Amino acid sequence: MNRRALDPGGSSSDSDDLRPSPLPLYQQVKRHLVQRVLAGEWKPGLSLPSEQKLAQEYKLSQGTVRKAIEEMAQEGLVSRRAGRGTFVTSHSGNYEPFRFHRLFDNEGRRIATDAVSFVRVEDKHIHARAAAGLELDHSAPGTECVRLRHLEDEPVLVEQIVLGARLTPNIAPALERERPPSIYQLLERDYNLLVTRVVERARARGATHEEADLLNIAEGTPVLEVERVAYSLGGEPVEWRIMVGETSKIHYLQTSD
Amino acid sequence: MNRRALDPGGSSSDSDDLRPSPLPLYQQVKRHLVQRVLAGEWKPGLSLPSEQKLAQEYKLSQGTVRKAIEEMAQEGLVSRRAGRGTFVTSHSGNYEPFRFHRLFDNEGRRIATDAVSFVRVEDKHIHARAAAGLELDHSAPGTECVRLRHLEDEPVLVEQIVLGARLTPNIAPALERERPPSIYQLLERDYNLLVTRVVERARARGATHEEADLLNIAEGTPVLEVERVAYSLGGEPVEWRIMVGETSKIHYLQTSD
DNA sequence: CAGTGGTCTAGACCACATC
DNA sequence: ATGTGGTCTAGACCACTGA
Repeated sequence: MNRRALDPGGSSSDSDDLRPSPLPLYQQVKRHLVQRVLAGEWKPGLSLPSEQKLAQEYKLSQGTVRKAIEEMAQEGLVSRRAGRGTFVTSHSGNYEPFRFHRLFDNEGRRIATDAVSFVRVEDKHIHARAAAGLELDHSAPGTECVRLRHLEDEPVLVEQIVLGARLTPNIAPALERERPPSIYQLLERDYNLLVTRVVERARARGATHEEADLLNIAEGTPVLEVERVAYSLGGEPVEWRIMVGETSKIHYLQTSD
Repeated sequence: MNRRALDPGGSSSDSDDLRPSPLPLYQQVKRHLVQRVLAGEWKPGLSLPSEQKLAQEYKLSQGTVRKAIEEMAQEGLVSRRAGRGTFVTSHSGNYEPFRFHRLFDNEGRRIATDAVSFVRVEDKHIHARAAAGLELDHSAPGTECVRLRHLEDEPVLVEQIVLGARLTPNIAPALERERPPSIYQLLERDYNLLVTRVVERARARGATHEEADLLNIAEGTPVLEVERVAYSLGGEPVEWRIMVGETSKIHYLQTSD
């Protein structure tokens, strides 16, 4: 194991592998490739070098590089197609743009494709709950966005989205101007942040006055509240959001594996 | 004793490949191994033959068998430990007994370990909603069980569990007698049914009179309702359940990948 | 100690996509 | 025709487990 062309050279300092079990080569390759994707060396939607090329570059066998890329593909970071190549996952492309949306109507359609209307976008201090999710100091600067999703012209879901200014500075104008149905496309295009993992917590409670007003229901009506933290490829929390809806027409769907 | 129960057609013998792309060998091996596990050839908690043995048996290379087993492990069907072997996943053993429970208290503990009290167990016709989930005819025979989970001596979750009599005949006595915290252990031990996949739908609504009574809350209080269908290794729906709880102390947690 | 899974290599042939 | 990923082989060495 002397090849060791692997060294990010940047932030990390793992040139002293004296641990009894150093990270397997394919894991080192994977970590290195992830960093290169993160750094923007290969843009979303475009292809990585072939296994052969990478194997030559790292001076490893093709099988080792293959295993690294296979894990990346399994995590949804890249997608592979025989005869074509390996492509960086893109929310902008047609590759599963709304894969994190688990709210469906009763006919099994995703609540994401229909009309979305923006209620407000404003820069403000992050409230305590979002700050906790984003692992930020209380009242750090950020942007808050409230919007509404519809189903057959009826409002069914209120979303409050909070983004920290550190990772996504000055995002409000783009949100106001473009009102994109997928925030994650924007994060990818403008900030090179690829959301690869989300954690969601669901609760039931009564609708607040504002929610009742927006959803056209009575205050106190039982609603489902889904709180989400979205993490970037690097593992940093980049977005906090809360989704609230009355569940006679929609539900939250989860399938194991 | 089976040599080449699979059918790849060899390298140069009569290659009557009708299909343009026959299933890869490792997929055939996987399917065959899954069947053998299903048939009870290796009991849950005990080990499969080693990769070497299986490779010899199937007359394939170790790498091919390895790939089959790796996929089985990824699906949670077996678990592998270096130096020990490959073991059939067991709910009875200590291998992730409550891995499908996604309800947690606010300190991150699973709502499954504390006391469970049974309200009633009875054989009866399956109600329409459960029948739909279990893919059974309306009012097919079955067993219904209502129980209560506690958190620090307070009731926090009502569960109604419905099982069809076709797959799990005469299960009521065992439920009454043992009142097991994990139904899936019982299904595995007494019916050779291994639950490997669940689909859950969450909604918010007001508590019914009975639920309010059991949970010690007011009727109409917003509660989270999680409806679950559990599928066996063979893909058949074996259990329908609904879990209802007030969510000031608990929540539903979901992590992508 | 012998046996297990985990890693790694260096080849081979294939189906497929693109030019 | 060329290059891609997908499959498959037949070895090798390692760390870990258990007797």
